[in-house]
Formats: sequence, structure tokens, C-alpha cells
Amino acid sequence: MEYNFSNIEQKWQQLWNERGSYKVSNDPAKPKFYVLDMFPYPSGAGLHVGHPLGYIASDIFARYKRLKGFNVLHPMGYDAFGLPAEQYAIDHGIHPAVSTETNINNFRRQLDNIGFCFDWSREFRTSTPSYYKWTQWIFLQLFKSWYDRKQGKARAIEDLVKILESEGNAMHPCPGEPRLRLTAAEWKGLDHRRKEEILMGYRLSYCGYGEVNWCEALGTVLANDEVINGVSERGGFPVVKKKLRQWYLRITDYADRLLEGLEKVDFSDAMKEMQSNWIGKSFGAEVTFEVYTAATSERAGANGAGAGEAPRLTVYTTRPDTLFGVDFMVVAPEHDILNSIVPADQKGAVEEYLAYVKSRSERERMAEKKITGCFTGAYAIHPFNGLHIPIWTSEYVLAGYGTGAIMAVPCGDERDFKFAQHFNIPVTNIIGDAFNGLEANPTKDAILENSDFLDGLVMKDAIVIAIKKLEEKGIGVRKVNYRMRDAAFSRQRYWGEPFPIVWKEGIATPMDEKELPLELPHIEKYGPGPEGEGPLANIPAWTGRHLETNTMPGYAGSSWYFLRYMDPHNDEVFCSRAASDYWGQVDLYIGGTEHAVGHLLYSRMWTKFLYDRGLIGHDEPYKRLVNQGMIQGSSRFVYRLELKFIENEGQGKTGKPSMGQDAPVFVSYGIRAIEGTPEFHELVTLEVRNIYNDPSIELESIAISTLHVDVNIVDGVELDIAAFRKWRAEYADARFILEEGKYICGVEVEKMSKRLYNTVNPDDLVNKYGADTFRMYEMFLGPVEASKPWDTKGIEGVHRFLRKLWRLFFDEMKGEIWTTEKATDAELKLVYKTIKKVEDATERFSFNTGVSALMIGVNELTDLRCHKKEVLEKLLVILTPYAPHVSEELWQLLGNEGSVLDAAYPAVEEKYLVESTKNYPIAINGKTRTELNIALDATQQQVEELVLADDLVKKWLDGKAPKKVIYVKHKMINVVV
RNA sequence: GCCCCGGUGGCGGAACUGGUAGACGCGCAGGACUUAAAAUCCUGUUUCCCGCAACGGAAGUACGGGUUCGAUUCCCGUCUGGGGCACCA
Repeated sequence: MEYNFSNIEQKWQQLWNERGSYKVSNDPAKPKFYVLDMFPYPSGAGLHVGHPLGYIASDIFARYKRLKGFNVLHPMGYDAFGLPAEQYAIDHGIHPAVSTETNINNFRRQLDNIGFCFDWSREFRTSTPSYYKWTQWIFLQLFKSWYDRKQGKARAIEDLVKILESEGNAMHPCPGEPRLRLTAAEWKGLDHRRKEEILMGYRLSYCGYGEVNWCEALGTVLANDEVINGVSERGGFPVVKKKLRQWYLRITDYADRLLEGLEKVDFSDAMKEMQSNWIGKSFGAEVTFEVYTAATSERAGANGAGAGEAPRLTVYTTRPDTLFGVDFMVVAPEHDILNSIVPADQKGAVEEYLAYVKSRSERERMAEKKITGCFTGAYAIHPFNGLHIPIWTSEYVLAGYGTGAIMAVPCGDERDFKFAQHFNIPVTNIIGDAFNGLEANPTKDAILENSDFLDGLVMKDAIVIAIKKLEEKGIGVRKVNYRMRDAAFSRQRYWGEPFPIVWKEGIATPMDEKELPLELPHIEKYGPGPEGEGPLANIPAWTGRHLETNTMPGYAGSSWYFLRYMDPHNDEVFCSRAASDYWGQVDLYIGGTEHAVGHLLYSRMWTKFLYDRGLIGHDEPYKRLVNQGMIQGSSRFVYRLELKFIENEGQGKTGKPSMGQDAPVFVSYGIRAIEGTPEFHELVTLEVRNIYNDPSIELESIAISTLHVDVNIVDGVELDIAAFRKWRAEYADARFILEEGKYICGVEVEKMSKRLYNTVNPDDLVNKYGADTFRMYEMFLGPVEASKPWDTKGIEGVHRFLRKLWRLFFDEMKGEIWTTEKATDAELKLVYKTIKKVEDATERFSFNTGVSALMIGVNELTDLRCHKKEVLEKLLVILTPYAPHVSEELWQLLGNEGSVLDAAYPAVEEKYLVESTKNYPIAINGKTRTELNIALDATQQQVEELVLADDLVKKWLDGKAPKKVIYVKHKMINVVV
């Protein structure tokens, strides 16, 4: 009886399915454990071997927890709204609902192949009305809420209205209009429109104006991804910034709690750091400078009015201590002040510069090494020494951060310094020797000079004093700033959740909750609407109802989906309190780091919001987060020759090969490497003459094109030439210049992508080796968290392991060989040692060493010729999370009742593992020289005597007395000479 | 540019908190079984030096420094690969 994985796997998948083995109920009697994968966006390309990595890890952990007696929730669903489906619709005219359905079915089939323990009865898609009804509902709750900073939580907007009516907004300034001050009487005196406008400034989801990437030629808004070097990825049309009405989430109100919450969760330090960098809390001051400009008087003169009020410039700085090192100011190119301070003689230059900046994406502006900028012609007046400080504008200052303006201190800030150097702006040194004139020094520990009332102070102490002085003068204020901005929550797209908002005379009005869901209408035309509006603006029935034409972004549905799995079929509420109280936080969340700042912050914010409003009982969604690494593709390349033949008139021939002249010729990697040398030219000429059997051929030039080739027709680096000829019709007659009889391909590690022909389909591997082998191999590849290139080569080793395991139970010749004999101590010791290692590895998420421990266990049992049920069935239980099919089959064949899925995880009996001595490595001066077996309870003195009596140690000591003997119990012994 | 992570044999990786570097697997080489192949099993496999051999020596975890009795692990600097940077999901 041999290991027939494909029969076994089919049989058990079917049986488990029929029995509902993975169905889980909300059973308060059992301890719960919630294991969640970041749900997939079902792309048309299907699964490649990189996708299941995290799913396999979570599946192993979920199964492990189940064996440990937990009620495990392990669901799966689809994040089904998104741009690619819509783009596909535009290109192919297939409705996103249709292509999404097809993709999901394909995903499901591929997932089923691998034998996951998902409870599919809880599946949902974010794009179905029964789901997005609740996304819309939560959006409305956000719309109807504001953030009370005094209480530190979200409250109903009605509460705010009551406060405004009774006491005005003195205690609760409006985040949308920070300078607005209202008494109760003033509030009551406002008209409806103005009241709504002010309330909008408080709402947690609100409407405002923001800049987007606008492509006039495509008539659409583009994602940053779709913009490359200032032009659209598709078509290469110019892209500019455009202001459009947008919806936002006021996530900045949650900035502090999102930061503090990180202390309560088990995320990697790297992840926490990324999130807190994103939030970017900084402490500093806003400082307002008077501005001197000729423009004011020009304008005043033109208006015939007086000098008018002088414009002012407010900057944000984290280093008010460097106030006397300011050599210039820089404002963002979008800064409003540029409308009023640029004098006539600088206008041309500034406008030219602004036009240049407009074409550049934010990313490019940040990444660019090139230093650009333009003097505005205006000056800020230093509040303490009255110096005139030139005001520049430059793209390195971003409008969205702080006040969009900075005071530049070149001796202390690297970017400021480079800017000063580039434009020959003299640098003031306020830190003496700490500044060497060659590069900025951002220290806070230097002693200030040339700094008036700050002279002689250490910089970090001067910060407080400077702020105090600024506040006294009324020109500055202490300010906490966040790098994080409110989250843009609308898209000018079709394939997303419609906003349940009706525009009544320009006022955004929430729909009645009873009318939800507001269903996405079916459309035939996916193109953008007029004026950059979304496709919904093309539907008269939609615009006729004055419905919002934007849709929600991809992250809307994913910001709360982990709650829906707890109660997926509830029509009354997004998730019952009973369900969310039982399942609580996601105990283990697995997904890629690419979601570090987007999805994870949004879902954390939504959770906090729902908690604030009493809708759920916990305010952090994920207890523990594990980031699986990215499986990269290992691309293979072939090198096609682009030959130019010399016309050869003298012989009455063209010199061109007479046959197969269109057949492409490829050179092997090693030959390509000498491209450009005379040897290369000679070699290729010779080979081409051979190939075409025409000795008169002369080549004028040889160029090489590097082309991706499907990794599946390359064995290691050697191209399968026959398969290559079949791969593409145009390569059917391909010729090759080989090295040592082989065609060697180039190799590069890249993202795994269909476009690069480096994808490996899990289906093929499951067919060939079985799901159990595939699962174990993915884990064996390396740590789950690590990124690594895929290589199918080692899969045979894991497959051999499973066959070797099988042979502990069955022999090809003798058949059944397992017995019910009593196990020996040695055998029990071995299996307990294995259990301990595997359990420990599983807990630590070190599945690669878990697999390794299982391999060692099987190897050693084989060496002991141990075929005893008592031992083997323990092994099967610990193997179950990794290889459930073969474990279940063997479990049954051993005559066990019930499924191995519900067996109890074997407890380690420590008494079999106790050791009394250890082989200690003995090092002389830190270099291991020998080993000694010493009792574990030996004292320092006993150890010293034993070690110094050893012949080898004596030899190394060479008669000298040791300085010290270091004895670390359980570890090693080091003799210092 | 900024932020985060990584770099160990021919390859994937192991060494959990500083304590025998290279577990386990792949590949490769040699051997056994076989008419042959597959499957399976056995032996070897970081590099260099010496040697019949050794449980002989030296070097060695990207590179250069440092801390320590002892560093793949901690610190500083350099190089290099990957991920993210707000409308891909």
C-alpha cells in the first residue's frame, strides 16, 4: 500500500465538506480563538504561490489551536470592490460584477485545492448589497458623529448641537475652522446653510475640497500608481493637480489614540514604528512673521487705498531654538500667500516655477535629488533682530504638512543647507564649532551663539525658552503637529460603495437608514462623468435624485470586515453585540506589510469609533499581527540577437542568409556577458554562419534584447529548448548559440507577476505533489515573515518526508507494519522531544523549523525501526496542522475513532526528557577546543577541576595558569589564559 | 529623498534572551540494490593548509571599526537587496 496523496486528499476534502467539519458556532462554553487572514482582492491573474503563504501559516495556527481545545473562528471572504475590475471593464466591456464573480470562483477553486480549514458558511464579499449596506450604515454613523476632545471620544452630532445652543463653541473649537469662535447666541442666529457648514467642520466623515491627479486627456482622476513622471501610465498624457470636492475621514482626531493604542497590541516593532512615523506626532511652534513686499504697495496703489494690512507668514517649526539661524523662508508652491506677496518683477519667474511644479507628483517632489526653487521677491521680517529674510518657494516644502511654510536653518537642517548651497544663500552659524560649514548638523546638544537672548543655552533647553518668548510677544504658539492628514474617502469611480448622501440645495443630507442599502446601479458606460465626476454622474436617474456621485475607496469595506465574520448573516445590525463580545479581538491577524499604514490604521480607527459609540466592546481590532513576507518571483531571461547583415554584392548574393532569415537567434547567458568584445563578434559571426550554413555572412552590428521567459520552462537556469519553441509561435524556429551544449538563462529577483512570466501556479504543484507536500514546502522555505524568491527545487525533499512517514506505517512489500506493541522509553523520549520542538516552533510561528523537527522525528523513528501505534499516533496529531490529509488518513487506518482534527494535542511528559549530564564545549580564549561530559549540577569549583585536569586543556595551557574559568550552566565553559 | 526590514556554504535556511556557526532540506559527488531505470538506502559535502588519519591547524556569518572572557547576535560607519510613502489592493 503506497502513499496515494491525490486519492487521500480528494477523499478527505469531500468528507470534511460533507460533515461540515470546519463549521464553527458562537459557543460561549468554549474558549474562543480568532484567526484572520487579510482577505484577498480577487484579481484576474488568480493565485500564484506567493498568495497562500500567509493562509497556510494561519491555517496551521488555527488547526493547532483547535487541537488545543479552542473554538476557532477562521473565516475567509473577498475584498471585491476596486480599481482593477473597473479598469478591466473599461478595457473589455465586461461588468465588474461579472469579472469579479469569475475571479472569485477561480480563487475559491484554487484555495480549496490546498485544504484550508476556512468556515465558508461565513463568507461574504464587500461588493454585495447585504454587506455594503452596513459599510454605508457605519459611514452614516461617522457622518452623524463628532470628536469631543475633552472626553476623548466620538459623540453624536446632536450632542454637539445642544452644546452649541447652550454655550457656543468656546470649549469645542471646530476642527474644520480652527479660528471660528461662536457664542450660543451667535450660533442660534445663523441660517440653516451656515449651521450645516459649521457642523460639517466637526463631522467624522465630511466633505471638503482636495487635490487629485487630473488627466485631461483621459478625463479622469488617476491614482498615484497610474502616474509616472508626470504623465499617465496609460497613454502617456499629461497629469496635473486639480481641486475637487472630496469626502474625508477625520482620522486626525484619532491620531493620539492610534498612537497610544500601539502600546496595547502585539505588532512587530517595525510595524509600530511605521505607523507612528506615519502619524508623525511632533512638538514645536507656529511662528508668524511680518512680511515686507513691494507687492503690497503696488496693489494698494492700484486700488487707490492705503497700505492695507501687511501680509503675514506663519511657519511651523520643531526647532524654535534655531530662530536666529534662519537665513531664508520657504513656502510650498501651493501656498496662498504667493497670490499676494510676489512683486511685479518676480511674477514671471514665480509663475514659470509654479507651472513646472504643477506637473509633478507629490512622490516625485519628495524623491527628487535635484534642487529647485524660486525667490518670491518678498521678505519676512525677523521679530527679534528685524533682519529681512528672503522668502522662497520650493517643491521640497509640502502644502499638506504643518502650515505649508518653513523657516530654513541651513546650519542645522540638511535639506535647508543643500538649498542654501545651491542658490548661494549665505549661511548663519549659531552653533559654533558644531557646524563645520560643509554639512548641516541637526544636533540638539550644541550651545547657541549669535542668538540674542538664547546665547549660551543648550539647544534643547532653548526650545522652551524660545516658545515662551514668542508667546509673550504674541507672534508664536506652542503647537503639536501631525504628519498624518485626514483620509481621502471618495473616489471618482464606479466600482465602489455609493455614498448614502443626498444633496439638498447644496447641503449634504444623510439618507434614512431604513433605505439602506443604496444599491450601486448597473451601468453600461464606465467612463468618467463630466467635470471629473465619477461614472455615476452619467446616470440621469442617479443625478436626478441628487445622490452623491462619488463612491467609497477600496479600504471602506475592509475597515470593519473582521466584525462581520462574527455574525455574517445578520440583517438587523452590522454585528450583534453578543457576537462581537464573544469573539472580541482578532487574536491573530496575518497579512503583508504593504498594508502597514493604510488598511491597518483605517480599521483601527473604525474600531475605536464603533467602540466610542458603544457598538462594540473593544477598541483595538487586532491583538497580534504577523506580517508574512513577500514571495518574489525569480525571473529568467533569454537574449535575442538583433543582427544587421552586411550586403555582399560582389558575390551576387545579398549576404543575408537564404533560409530561416526571420528565425530569432538567442545567445546563452555566458556568451552575452562578453557582448561588445571582438571575441563576441567573431563568435557570433561564426555561429550565425553555421546556423544558416552560409560562410559568406558578415555582420555589421549585433545588438541584444533581453526578454523574460516563462520560468516554468526553465530547469534551474537551463532553458528547455523544445518547450521554448512551443511556448510562442514566433519561437518555433528559434536558433540558439549555446555554451557547453546548454542554453543558460539570466536570473533576476523581481515581484511575482504574470507580466514578468515568473509566476508559479500552486495548482500545478498540488497536482504533482499533493496539498500536504505543498503546504509543508511553503512553510519549509523559510520564516513566514521573510521575503524570499520562490524556487520549486526543494519540494521533492518535503514529498520524500511524507513518503518516509508513510513507510513507518506501511511497507511496499509487507503491507501494514504498524503494531500495538508497548513503546520503549527511548521511543517515548524521541516522540516527546519532537512534540516539544514542534509545539514550540508552532507557538513561535517558526513553521520552517517545525517542519524540520518533524523531519528529524521521522528520520529517527525510522532509524529505531519504530512502528508502534502508541508513538505514531502522537506524531500524527502534531503533524495534523501541517499536513491534515495524510494525518487524517493514517489516523483512521490506525483504527482511531473520530477525526484527527478534533484529537487532543499530546502533552509532553517531561520525565522522559530529563538529562543529568551535558556535553559541554570547552573553549580556550573563546575558541572551542574540546568537549567534556559534566554533570548538570556540578559546581564552579568541580567544573574548574575537571576542565583543568583534561589533557587537551593542559596542552593548550602549555603550563601557564588560567586567569579565569567561565562556566555558564547549560551553555559552555571558557578558559581564559 | 524620507521611513521600515534584510545580507550566513553551490542554493533555501538553522543557531529563540551574546555561549560548539552551517540543524533540516535541496543540489552535487561516490557507493549499494536493479538487466536497466524509477523508488529506496549508505557515505561525503564552508574554504584553505598539513597529513595515512585524527576528536591537527588557520580563516570564516556583505565590508571596515568598536564593546566583551566570548559577537551571526550589541554599538558606530560603509556598501547592497527588498517593502512603504496617503487614489493599487
